[in-house]
Amino acid sequence: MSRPVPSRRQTIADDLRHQISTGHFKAGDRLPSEAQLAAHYTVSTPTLRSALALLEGEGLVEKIHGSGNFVRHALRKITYVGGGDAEAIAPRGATVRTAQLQAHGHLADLLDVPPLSPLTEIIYVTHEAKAPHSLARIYIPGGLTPTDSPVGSSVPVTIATRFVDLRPPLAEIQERLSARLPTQEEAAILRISTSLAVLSLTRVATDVTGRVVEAALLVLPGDRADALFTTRVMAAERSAKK
Amino acid sequence: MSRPVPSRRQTIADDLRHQISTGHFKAGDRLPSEAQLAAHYTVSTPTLRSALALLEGEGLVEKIHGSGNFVRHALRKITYVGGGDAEAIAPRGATVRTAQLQAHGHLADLLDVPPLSPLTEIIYVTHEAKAPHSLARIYIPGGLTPTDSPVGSSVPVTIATRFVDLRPPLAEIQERLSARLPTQEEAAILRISTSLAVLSLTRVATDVTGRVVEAALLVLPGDRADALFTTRVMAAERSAKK
DNA sequence: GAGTGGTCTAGACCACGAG
DNA sequence: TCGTGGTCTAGACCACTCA
Repeated sequence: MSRPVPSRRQTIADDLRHQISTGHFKAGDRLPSEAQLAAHYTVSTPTLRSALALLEGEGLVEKIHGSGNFVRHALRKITYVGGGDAEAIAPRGATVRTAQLQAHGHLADLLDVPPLSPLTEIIYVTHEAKAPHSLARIYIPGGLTPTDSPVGSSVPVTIATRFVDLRPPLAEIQERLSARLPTQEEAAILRISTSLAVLSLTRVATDVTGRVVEAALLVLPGDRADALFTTRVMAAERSAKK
Repeated sequence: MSRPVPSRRQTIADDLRHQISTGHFKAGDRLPSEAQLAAHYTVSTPTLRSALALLEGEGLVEKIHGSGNFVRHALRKITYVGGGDAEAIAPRGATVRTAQLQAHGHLADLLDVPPLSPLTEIIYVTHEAKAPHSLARIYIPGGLTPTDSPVGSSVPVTIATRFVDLRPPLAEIQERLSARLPTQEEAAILRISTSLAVLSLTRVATDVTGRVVEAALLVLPGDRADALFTTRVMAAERSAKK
């Protein structure tokens, strides 16, 4: 029940947060240099930097080495809609990279294929207003990729629409979510701090024959994305439960 | 494309991580004091502490002020199953606290009731092997709480079972997930670092009349919990989509 | 090259926990 | 009380960006 002692770090972070929220510092603005801020608050640079680290972890500030600390643009929340209706995550702009590779341990498990099986990797980085918004790595077992697939297309389809006319019909989509900090690589791609939590989503789609049609690894910045799942409870289901 | 320069912090964190994973330091063990570790790696204490902070953020180490740094117990992954089948989160041990309060801004919105409406708050903290595992805050609109409800019961029911025999049948469950860092309060309750990401889940259950029956705010430590959603695609649904 | 952030040092002093 | 972690200082030196 201890009242947390307000540390200088917290006090400074609170003040800066307030100045950002009141528009004293606007989105895109560069903050004063760390040395100036440290002088202003009469603290040492490490202390001031630790205050900035808090704001970074909240997604309010982006540090750019050699340039300064910038107020991040207001975050329009993106909602990932689960259950196959992934239209909501449709990219306004996206960079794509595709590659052919062989399944290794973890991927082979996910796709339920033997190790070293060929598969296609598609990497999407969706953008919104110049800022990266989500990172998706999609894996499709070799032999399943139709030649008229969006691979290489300049206007990638939304993630789920590919399934609409799937030959063996799609039967099940499993989505597993967890929260974690990004890897250094993910943080770099999404241009977020390594201390900003991300929503990690692993989606596995299976057709009626039980074969895995696609595995997707999505990484969404926690400050500007969430995931929504809606379950309609049928009367039949309800009584069926013991 | 810069190869990240291995900092001392990273190097030390990697080494300690390795020593933990190889069992050199076992679960529950106390690590040498920070001063000793700093001497061993010939770095200053702040540097060593920043290395420990990385391990904290991964859930490998728990700091206890005045006592030392301890290796956290191996994490059995808990899977929260979405869609109303929340049995998987059934507590082995749970502390419960209930209160009557009035809906304020955010809660009133969630529950779709007027501000200041009475409601019941139930707080669960599930445990597993002495370690807190999840934090759930459940809100039920006043007038809906049956007197034979589990409030005050010493063996709380699992979160979803209450709905099985609901008078106006349950119609829909909406679950919204996001990733973030815990508040100081949440970190204290769950005994995790404030730099360990948590999965934040907001669940709203609605009955067939459109009335909100329950709103639940769950907080799950990212290192030992994930959420799973399974969607079965019906043939009818598939063709219905344009 | 000037200015910025990134990392690290070698301490000091305070707060907490257990005996 | 003593050993532990928590916070902070006042620098140093390096790496990056941009004019």
